[in-house]
Amino acid sequence: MSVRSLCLAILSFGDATGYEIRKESTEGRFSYFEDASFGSIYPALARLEADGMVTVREEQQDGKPTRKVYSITDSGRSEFLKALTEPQAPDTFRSPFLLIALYAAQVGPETISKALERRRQQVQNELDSLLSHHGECDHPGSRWTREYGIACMTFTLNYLDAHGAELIRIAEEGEGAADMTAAAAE
Amino acid sequence: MSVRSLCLAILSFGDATGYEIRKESTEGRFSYFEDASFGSIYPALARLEADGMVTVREEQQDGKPTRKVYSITDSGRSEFLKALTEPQAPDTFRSPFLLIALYAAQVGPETISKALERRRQQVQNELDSLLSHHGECDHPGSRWTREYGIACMTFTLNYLDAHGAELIRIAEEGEGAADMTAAAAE
DNA sequence: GGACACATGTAATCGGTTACATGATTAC
DNA sequence: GTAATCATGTAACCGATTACATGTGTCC
Repeated sequence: MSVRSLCLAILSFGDATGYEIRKESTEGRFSYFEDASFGSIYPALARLEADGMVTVREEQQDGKPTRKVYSITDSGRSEFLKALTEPQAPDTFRSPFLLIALYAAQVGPETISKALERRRQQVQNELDSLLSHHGECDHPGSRWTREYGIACMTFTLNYLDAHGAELIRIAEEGEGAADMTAAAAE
Repeated sequence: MSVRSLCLAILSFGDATGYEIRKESTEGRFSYFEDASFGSIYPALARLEADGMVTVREEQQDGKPTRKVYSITDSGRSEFLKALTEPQAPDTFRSPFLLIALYAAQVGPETISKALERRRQQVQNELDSLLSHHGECDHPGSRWTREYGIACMTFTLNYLDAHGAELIRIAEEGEGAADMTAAAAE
């Protein structure tokens, strides 16, 4: 998904500023889909406005800087819905953790323990974040995706707890005896 | 992970050509980590050779084109191991499917059914691919990551089977009555 | 006094994809 | 005949990140 679609996706839930869109995309519910930085969001929003997909209004605040609040238009809604409907890209999972795990016998038990702990912490954080978001649950789509996320994260956490020790053992046995080329048989 | 590291990762399991590296990265065990195209792999391999991280030999074949087989060097091994050890980036999951699910009430039951089926198929394929790879299982890291993958895919498949109907119901109820702005409460 | 949250925006850079260019062999 | 697999490589392009630029208020 492009940053353009991401902006429309978030704006279709209600008005927002560029700053808020970035927050939603890196922390909120939308972190499943993309995480974008200011450098891509602001230009996307400007183009979206030029294309008539969103409108802007400026809001003065005392103390804080003026904010530009964006609203989605009907054209924006239909562009987004159309984008949703067309050929769905496959889901992807990219795991630096699994990469380290794959080389458990080479990197040693300390690196593995650290990697395992880091991954555990990360999953726990995502789970906590989902668990705390139970305000928006009058919206059925949000409820379903949230429950899906909770189920996956819980499963992962349990799996890591149940099989982490095994991975550490692999790392311990690999120490010194490490000879990868022997296992390289195609 | 960069394409450079991906090449080193694959080559540390044994010699390979650029063509084979791409296959591993889009289909094989390494699809968890990155999927790269020729346009990035060939230049990366050339740089790796210039930097002394890999060596090449040309192999003539009758009928098929000449292939350039790359081997990792000791420098390459240590660069890769160093890259593995340094600050681990968080795992990411990007789901076009969940994005569609989030807007279930807007897109209608047909789109949802299709998206659900497509996702199911995708997970099934990944599972089948993992299940068929049980040749390389004398290597403990591969075995662990493979089993992890199988567990996750199986869980996902079961979850989709158990809760898919619920999502379709949401889409059916959303038809016509769709009013997102009502649910936009921050 | 320093770090952090709020808030917007631009410019340089980079990593990667897509399309192009080439060509033999095998399977349907 | 035509699609797919094997096999390597370049050039144009693009989308996004990083760093920069600027400024206030609040909390520790």
